[in-house]
Amino acid sequence: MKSEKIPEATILRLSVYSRYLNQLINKGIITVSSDQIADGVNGSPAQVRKDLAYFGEFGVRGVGYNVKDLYKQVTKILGLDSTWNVVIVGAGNLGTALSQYKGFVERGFNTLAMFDIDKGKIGTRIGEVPVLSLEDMEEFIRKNNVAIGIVTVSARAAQEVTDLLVKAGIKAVLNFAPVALSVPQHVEFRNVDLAVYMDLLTFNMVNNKQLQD
Amino acid sequence: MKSEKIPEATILRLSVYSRYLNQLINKGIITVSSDQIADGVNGSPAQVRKDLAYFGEFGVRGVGYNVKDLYKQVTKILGLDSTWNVVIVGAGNLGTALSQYKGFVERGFNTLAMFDIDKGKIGTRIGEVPVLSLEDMEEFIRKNNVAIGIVTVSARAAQEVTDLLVKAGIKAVLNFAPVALSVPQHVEFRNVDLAVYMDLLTFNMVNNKQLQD
DNA sequence: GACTGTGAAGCCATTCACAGCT
DNA sequence: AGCTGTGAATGGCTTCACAGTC
Repeated sequence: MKSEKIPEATILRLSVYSRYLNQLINKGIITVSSDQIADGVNGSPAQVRKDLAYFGEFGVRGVGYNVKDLYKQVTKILGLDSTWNVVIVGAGNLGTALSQYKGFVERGFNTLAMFDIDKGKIGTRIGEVPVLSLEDMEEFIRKNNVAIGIVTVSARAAQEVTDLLVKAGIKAVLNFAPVALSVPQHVEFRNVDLAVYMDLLTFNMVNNKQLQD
Repeated sequence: MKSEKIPEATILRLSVYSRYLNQLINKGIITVSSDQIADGVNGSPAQVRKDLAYFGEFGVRGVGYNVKDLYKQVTKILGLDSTWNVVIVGAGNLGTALSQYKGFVERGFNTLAMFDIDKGKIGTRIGEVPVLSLEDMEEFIRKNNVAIGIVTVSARAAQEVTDLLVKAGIKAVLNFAPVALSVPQHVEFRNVDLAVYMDLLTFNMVNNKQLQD
């Protein structure tokens, strides 16, 4: 193990590996090779080994990796050995979908509340998750030790609610609104832009590259 | 303009530029520089210029880019000068959210139908979009010239419905199920994995790098 | 003077290929 | 013999810096 700089792409792949390893655990598989992992995630064996080697020597030469051990290690690396409190800002369709998304709960993300300004929604529940007034968000975040805010409001409102999250002391923001936002550097921040992937598909269809691999 | 290989990252950024340029049009702004675009999308000016230069000389030295012209060019590059028919497989929360997502319609993506196996949902409408039986999907796709399929079913069912899409002659698939899928090479394919970004945030929070930029 | 377009340089990530361990 | 861990080589993307144009 070396203490080099770790590519962001490596972290994204570790997340995928961890999900795949979880599947293997459920199937009762004990040992796995980098070849098998690569097959399971559409990656390459060398990359799997390199990604893991940034963090330690988890495998046994000639044998492979112990599935359960590796899963534990990878989830720990990703910070998923503890749970995280989450709020969702915006109780629209996307916010609603995310509040019910199984994949989040399974990985230790607890969505404690959603916030909106629509009086018709405030006071209701979506599944288990209460919809509260945006006015109460700051206090709620402080009191409940919320680390992550997910922004699903319109592009217009996104910077404003993000500023509120930051003011409340949030540690990380995941933004689904299609705008560039600014946050102070101590706050972790990512955009997820759904339209971007659609555009990539259309570009590739139009530029119908006749490549084979 | 050169006929080099174009980085995928460039295409993803072009999508973001196009959205930003659209905002500028709405504000009535006529001319824009690479510096301004970079500011608006959290990018660098050199990168903006390089990205655009893959496709032509759209700017005027000493002046900048004409906003409307550039917008037209970029949307054309991305294949967004025509509309695209889309179906969504899986009428759960995420499928529902995507079917109502404004960002898709604005960019010329017409969601014609959703497909599910839940008898309680089949025959209903979500907004304008009818929910139909998965059994009728293949015929529907052929008859309506559907190019893009969005998969929002469970990980278990994802490969099966993707095979159906492929059999029906779909040209591109956007998969939200957290599994690696296989499709023939002539079909454009991307995964969008929501949990991955959450994991990236937690990794960065835990490994609280004290970098400044 | 301002701002684009672009070759060259620099940087980062992936792949290769093999030594090392079981 | 099988499979990991890793330095070295490769490939690709981004940034630099400046010539070219208005």
